[in-house]
Amino acid sequence: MPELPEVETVRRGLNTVVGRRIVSATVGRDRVVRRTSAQTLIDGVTGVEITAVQRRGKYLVIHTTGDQRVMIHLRMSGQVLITAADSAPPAHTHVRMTLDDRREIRFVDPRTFGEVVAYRVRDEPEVVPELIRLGPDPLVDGIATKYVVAAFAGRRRRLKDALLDQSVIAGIGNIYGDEICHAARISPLRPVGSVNRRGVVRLTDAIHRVLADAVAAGGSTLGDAQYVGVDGAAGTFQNHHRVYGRTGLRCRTCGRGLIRRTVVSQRSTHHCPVCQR
DNA sequence: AACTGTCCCTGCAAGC
DNA sequence: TGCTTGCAGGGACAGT
Repeated sequence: MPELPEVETVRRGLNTVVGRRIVSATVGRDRVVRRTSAQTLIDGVTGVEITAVQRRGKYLVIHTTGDQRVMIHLRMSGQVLITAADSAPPAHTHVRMTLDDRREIRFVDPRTFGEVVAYRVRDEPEVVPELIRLGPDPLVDGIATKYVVAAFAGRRRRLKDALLDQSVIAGIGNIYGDEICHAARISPLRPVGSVNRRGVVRLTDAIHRVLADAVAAGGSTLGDAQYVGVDGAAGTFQNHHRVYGRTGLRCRTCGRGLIRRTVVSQRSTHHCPVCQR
């Protein structure tokens, strides 16, 4: 499931299209452009040059020489692929943007939870209001201990909930939320207000370390959702998961606890009851 | 502030 | 074996 490391891997892959011109675009399924329209996307990108690809949390934003930007969110099963323009598109290819070098950017998404939205820069607050509400990005901005201490003070919500809140920290999803809690040796079920300063220091360290390691590994590719980079390559960080998807197995860190699965905010949550408190 | 519920959709697993 | 049904899965957001 694409979270910060997977989206960052895609962003880096998209660097090879910076400087290229989009010569044509097609939309096969209107659902993925639900906020605007297929025609808005086509008109917005046809003929423009890609000048930069940014990432904020799990959001990708393509900047162009035109007055439009393109926001892409992969949600659960979205993929962005760069292929030869004349290769056969896989099933569930919903958007194709053909470049001036015979390559093509494709948005593929079996479940169509993901979306691709073109919008004028000045319309950003109306069309993609979530972007403004995002908290700091661990890779781009870094997460300061002081900020987290303030965000947690006096709050009762569970740590896992807070980590999944994109307005607190941008980019953490279910997998990395669990892995970060484990690396910080704090239970995801702990109320955030009960985490002391030393715990917050471990947590901010864990956020940076886990996400950086996952980016270095090209993200996590799980069985069903089939996350891959723009070249179709799978990530390898799933091989280093210490708790996610390891229900009932022995903790790889302490060697004593059995990984427990609970549900927090209707999300499966994994932790070691022995080394996470 | 802190929750719960809903929606989006497909593929797979379980059940008949 | 082949069909039908149920539901997991992540994130945003509306509602309480």
